[in-house]
Amino acid sequence: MPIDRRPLREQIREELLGRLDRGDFAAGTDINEVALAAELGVSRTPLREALITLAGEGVLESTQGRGFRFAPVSRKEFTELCEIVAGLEGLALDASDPAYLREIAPELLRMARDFPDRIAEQHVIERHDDEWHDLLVSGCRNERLLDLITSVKAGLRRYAHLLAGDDTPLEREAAEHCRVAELLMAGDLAEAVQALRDNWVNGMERMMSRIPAS
Amino acid sequence: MPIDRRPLREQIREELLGRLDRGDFAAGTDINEVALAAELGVSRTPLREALITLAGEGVLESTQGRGFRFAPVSRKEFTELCEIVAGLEGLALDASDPAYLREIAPELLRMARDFPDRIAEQHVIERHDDEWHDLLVSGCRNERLLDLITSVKAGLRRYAHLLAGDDTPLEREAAEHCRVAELLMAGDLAEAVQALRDNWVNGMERMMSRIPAS
DNA sequence: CTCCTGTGTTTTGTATTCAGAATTCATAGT
DNA sequence: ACTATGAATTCTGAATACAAAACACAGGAG
Repeated sequence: MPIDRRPLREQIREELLGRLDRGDFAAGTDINEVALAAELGVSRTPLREALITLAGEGVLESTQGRGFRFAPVSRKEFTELCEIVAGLEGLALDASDPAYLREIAPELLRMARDFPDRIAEQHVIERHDDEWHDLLVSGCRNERLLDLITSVKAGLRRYAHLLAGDDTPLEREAAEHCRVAELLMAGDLAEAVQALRDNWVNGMERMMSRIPAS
Repeated sequence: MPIDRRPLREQIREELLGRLDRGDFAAGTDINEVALAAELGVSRTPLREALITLAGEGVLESTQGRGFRFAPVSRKEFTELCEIVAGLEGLALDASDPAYLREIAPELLRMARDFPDRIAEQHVIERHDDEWHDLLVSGCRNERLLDLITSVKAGLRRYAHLLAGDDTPLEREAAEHCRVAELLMAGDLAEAVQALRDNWVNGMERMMSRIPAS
């Protein structure tokens, strides 16, 4: 197999995003570059490069002379991000081949029905949810749009761990996914896009109470 | 006045984007970091930081060991970017206060009618067009969305100079802007969004012939 | 006691250096 | 003549070094 030869900055970026998923970092706290670099076993240079990319994705903020910090979470920002992703995924569906959508619809339906039990680990549920959405937009021929969706979703990762230990109404989420899949199977793209948007809005509202008021 | 104290990487980024507007760089060519750093009078470190952000915005590409190069232009990518911006600006309008939109509509109309003469310099026209779109979405309360639009539009700058010395049918562009403004004044948001999207699609097609076939 | 100021420390922003990968060019072998 | 091999060169990726800005704290003036 070809060995992993990605630039260090990318590996660092992923490591940081992973830690963010696990809630290792408190939002709003400053980053000490030397300390973090030492902890990761790299020098400041590729670390800073990773931090700059993450800042570009909105995961971090930076101020002149004061370095980087994890962007504080807020209901406003969460709402904004969800609106954006909902819109982008809608666009992605619009830019997809209808025939392909009908083709994958059964699989989407199956996945939605097999939604992991509420007993499952939080990250299992998230993984499953991600896979569903990834499959949903996989037919989009606008590659830049797909990249953009990935990038914006990175900004949402900061909110993922806030769900930990929750028994959110998963049935509802599953039901909404089913509805999207069924509409796609029926070939009603416009309605499917609408249902998808509803799914995001509902998920957003379910989450909202867990975000500390800014 | 408070003097400009932005990080060097941002200034470099803007300088590079400016040069891109002027068509100083041939698309697809590799960047020599030492040469470019020397030319800009900075060291490689902040230059690389700027290059990394630009790569994140899709303006540049990078490959391990081979550094950065200006992403080649292609009709496919141009189409994709236009679709995305059109969608995003539509979202921005949806997320705007209808009252505010009605309020700025007259100004939008005035600007559209005062569209610079075809004699005007290319960059004057572009500036004017940018201002019109900026005002259009200025009422959007989703700040992240506005940032995202700016970022995606940066990727479109690589295509701007291809228009140079063209007498594209500006009247048509102006007429489309007028139509959007009029619909906003009438309070018909849905139709305005549609007209805006048409504007992007038309502008895209006008441009298409000037992009070399990949 | 409070606020200002100045000094020392920490941390970032930028420059420079070092190591290794990619490219080029020349040469030897088929 | 063409290909393959290898050394020399160029350039990137990463580490280190340096300069300056921000921060913290102590001491003194009001």
